[in-house]
Amino acid sequence: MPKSNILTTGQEDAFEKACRDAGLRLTHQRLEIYRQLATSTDHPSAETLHQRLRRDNPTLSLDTVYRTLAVFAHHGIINKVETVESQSRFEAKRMRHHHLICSRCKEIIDFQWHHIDEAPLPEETRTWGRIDNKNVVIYGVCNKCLEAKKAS
Amino acid sequence: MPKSNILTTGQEDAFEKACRDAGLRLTHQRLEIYRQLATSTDHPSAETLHQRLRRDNPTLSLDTVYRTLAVFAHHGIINKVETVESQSRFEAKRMRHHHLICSRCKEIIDFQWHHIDEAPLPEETRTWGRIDNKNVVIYGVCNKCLEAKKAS
DNA sequence: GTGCGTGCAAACGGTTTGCATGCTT
DNA sequence: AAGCATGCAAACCGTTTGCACGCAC
Repeated sequence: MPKSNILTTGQEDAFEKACRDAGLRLTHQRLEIYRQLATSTDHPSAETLHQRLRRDNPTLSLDTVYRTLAVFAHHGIINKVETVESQSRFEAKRMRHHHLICSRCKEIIDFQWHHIDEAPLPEETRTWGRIDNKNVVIYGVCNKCLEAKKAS
Repeated sequence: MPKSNILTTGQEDAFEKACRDAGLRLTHQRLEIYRQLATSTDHPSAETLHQRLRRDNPTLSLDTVYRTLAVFAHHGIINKVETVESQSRFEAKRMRHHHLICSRCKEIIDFQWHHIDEAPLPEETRTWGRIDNKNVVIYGVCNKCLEAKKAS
């Protein structure tokens, strides 16, 4: 888990290109928000993101975070994550992956499952329409929370 | 797709037993809400459910629907569905299945994928904690919406 | 009769929006 | 210079909660 929110030059260039292609102005706020999200592994909510960003960008407002995330998601630069909770959670686009979600602490972590990525979809889904993406969501309780529960 | 919201005796008995086991009183409202949800194939939101129920139960309040759905979900009688939208969607517990969601009309439909149900989970998920359930969520645009878009 | 469940209305919390100003292009 | 992006504050909307009454047990 990287502590610093520093992107490689390649990632940064790719982001700038994505903005240009989408006709988005490259503002300081957008870059910071993207950086923070791209270096977060925990799929933060808008509010969490805002709190983290505030440390270095004290004037950044929460609604800019919301607006920016909506714009990024609309242009496919980031993803909103499927969840059962009321707060939306976000992630920067990255390698194909799936999610493990802890019902207790709400932590979301990624995992790979190539077997599923390559498995042919069942017939009934293929006649349904256009498929954009396919994700496995696993709910459960993580080890940390199982321990915590045992203790209490 | 059943048009009437009539449960078989077996389903109704199972529901009553589930309530008794959970220590829930069997009220008219709860039965109606469960019936409506169990005979809906479209994973309605609380509000949609309320509108449908109002036709036959004009005094039923929206907050009772919310409270009832929360209680049912808490006791595992129904499920909240993983979604990217802000409104929660619900379904009665039924056979193992997965979801196709149309990003345009928000319709959610079930599909079976035994191949995934039986596939062993990747190692990293097995060491993560306790797994309660595993769902595939597919996003895309359904045929009806593709047609509608073409027309416009 | 006891106390859980309901209806009502008001509060809540996450998210969105209108407007004036600022900054990218 | 032109107009998209931001910050602020107020509105919004789905959901939750406090309270008094009613109904299942």
